[in-house]
Amino acid sequence: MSRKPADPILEERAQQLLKALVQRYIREGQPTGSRTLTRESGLNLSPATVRNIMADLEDAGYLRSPHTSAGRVPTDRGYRFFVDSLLTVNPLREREIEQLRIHFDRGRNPEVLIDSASNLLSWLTQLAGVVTIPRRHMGSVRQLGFLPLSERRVLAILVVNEREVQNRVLHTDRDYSGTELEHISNYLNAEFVGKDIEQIRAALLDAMNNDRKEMTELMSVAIEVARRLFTRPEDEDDDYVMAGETNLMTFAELSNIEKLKQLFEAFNQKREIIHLLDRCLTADGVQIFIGQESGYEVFDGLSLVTSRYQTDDEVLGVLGVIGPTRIPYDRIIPIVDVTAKLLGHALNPQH
Amino acid sequence: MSRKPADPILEERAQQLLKALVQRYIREGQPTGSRTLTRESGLNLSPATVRNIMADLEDAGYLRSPHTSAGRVPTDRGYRFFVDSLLTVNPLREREIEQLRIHFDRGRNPEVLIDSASNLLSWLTQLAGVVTIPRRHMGSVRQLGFLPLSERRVLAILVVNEREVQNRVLHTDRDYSGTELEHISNYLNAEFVGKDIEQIRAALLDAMNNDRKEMTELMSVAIEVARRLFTRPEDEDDDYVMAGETNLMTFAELSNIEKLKQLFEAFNQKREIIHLLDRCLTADGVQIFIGQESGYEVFDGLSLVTSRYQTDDEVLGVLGVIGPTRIPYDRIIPIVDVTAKLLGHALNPQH
DNA sequence: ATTGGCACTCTCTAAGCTAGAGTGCTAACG
DNA sequence: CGTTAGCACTCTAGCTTAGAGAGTGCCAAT
Repeated sequence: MSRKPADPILEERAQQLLKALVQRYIREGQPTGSRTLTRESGLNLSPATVRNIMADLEDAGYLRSPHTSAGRVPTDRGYRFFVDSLLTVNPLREREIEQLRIHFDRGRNPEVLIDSASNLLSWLTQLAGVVTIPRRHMGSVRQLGFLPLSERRVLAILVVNEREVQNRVLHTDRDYSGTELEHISNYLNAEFVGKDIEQIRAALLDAMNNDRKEMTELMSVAIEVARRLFTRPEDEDDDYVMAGETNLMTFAELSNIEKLKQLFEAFNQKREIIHLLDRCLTADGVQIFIGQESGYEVFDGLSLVTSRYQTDDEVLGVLGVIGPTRIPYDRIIPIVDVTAKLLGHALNPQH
Repeated sequence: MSRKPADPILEERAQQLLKALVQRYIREGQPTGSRTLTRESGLNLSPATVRNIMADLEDAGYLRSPHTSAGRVPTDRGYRFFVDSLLTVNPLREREIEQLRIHFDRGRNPEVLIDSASNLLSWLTQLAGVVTIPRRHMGSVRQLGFLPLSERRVLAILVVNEREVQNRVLHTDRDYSGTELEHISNYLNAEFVGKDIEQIRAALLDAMNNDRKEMTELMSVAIEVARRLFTRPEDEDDDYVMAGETNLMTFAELSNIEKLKQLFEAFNQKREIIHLLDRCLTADGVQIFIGQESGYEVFDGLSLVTSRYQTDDEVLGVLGVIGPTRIPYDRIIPIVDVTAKLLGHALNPQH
């Protein structure tokens, strides 16, 4: 077996050492030297040999030394390899899952459930928990209603899935009387109640492209109103709920106040975080961003462990946990996984 | 003029020195010694004399020395005296107020205005801005509506003051059909639209105490529903909007991470902050809490400058600024004052 | 009452030193 | 030829020392 220093495929021994080092660093938070690692790894090697291998791992970018005589710590790449190839997660026991399930009473409305999930994540992990607020594409419309507010402003009320109520103020091009609105609402209710939002969008598109000859005045007005109601306004950005941000303050990695400030400003700004979370929507299962992998500078030294949550029919959003790169992934991953499943299940529309 | 060391009434000279010291400390953030103060105060005294007076001020609790040879800094009490008796505020010029007014377009809805106010406060002062969300006692009801959601759950919609829409899910003791709800809503609309919430509450109380003989079944059901709609649910706590918390991170006073964490947790918890802000509802004009005066430990080293904001008819809430005790009160006070007035004005119901 | 003088106290900074930890290299070993 | 012991070297963290600077409190003189 010839050794190839720059080869991405690591020797068995090197992997074992990397694993031991990452595990120890996650536990202790301090650089590890060759002597300690020899003891820790279980391998029957001398410190000198371990030193050679560690030097190789450093060359390959998996480790680095804070300074000459401080032992070594994992790089982002080191964590990545650890997470991808060396990590064994213990799934939660049924009993523990049962404990969590208590917090997701299907009767509650979505906002409360999402809050719960976020708090739960932060509480279980002692890190920052984050849950995106779902923007539904599906969901069955139960009722539509309109109330005139003042000249040219109409309040539209949309009830989806029994528990979700959406208000939107529509600015109209002309006044609509109460009876007129009632007609419109009757028409739209007759047409759309019981259908999915997605279906409705399609139907609307269809109606608008169709020959308008066969429409009554009422219909075409109603369809125009509905179109505006079902178009997500551009300024309404996605949003998320976060809990336990302050947990991050205790980590030595963030003792730098300036860095901490930037992070919290990013949390408030929401833009970058949303964008990052959105990227997790595409893939199933637990996803992990380590350090600068995400491309955002504020995430230097931080990891994000996420999972989508979804009903039987539809992907709703993303939830996860933000903490320093030095977190016990084996414990965090199943927590995020299970929380996502429980939340998704609790948000399933009821029969 | 005999000197009485423990007398709360300070000599003219002592006051002048205290003023100079506080001003300098607010500007520089560093303890001031007798020599510097002699120069700064404009008084024609020797450092030795100033030292004597400073010792008196320390005995009286207005100043303290961080350590033997570090000069002196104001205590909370020192700030208090400064703010109450020594401070001269320069009201904003009309031009500056005009600049601020731009941010309070009366057309916008309350949430947006409150957000603006909070951001504006934080931006102008480079501190944390906070605005409580008004819970109206008054406000004219424009429309009531009901939608059945599922068995025993009814969505009530209440439109107040053109722009404010409140949803509430009422859990009822039995099912109500759509027509039944329509009747109830018709009755309540006829009865209440155009009236103040306060008036309605009174009317409801009256109706319930009255002899029920003369009521139809419909009326008494409607009144019961209305009662529940107009009773603020207990779990719905007061709330506030905060902006620029992260500004506080830059202050040396909060370089202690543990303290910072506690503060941010208090912000998230909201309970203590709300309670403190509520206390400001009682008095008119700008109010100031300095350091531990508020009674909350997290406010050690911090000041709160607040003012109520109100429409012509009604006190709506409180807004203000949180920062270290060492803030330029002369600048902050008029900013808070004017912002409160502008916000109150913008929230006035439109004829 | 005010002031100059003075001894004293305390902090802050820099410099120097040591112990400890860990490395990389080399030469010897099996 | 991979592995290992030995060793010189490097770097940090913590401790001590020393001096400068700032400011005080007190006392005696004005």
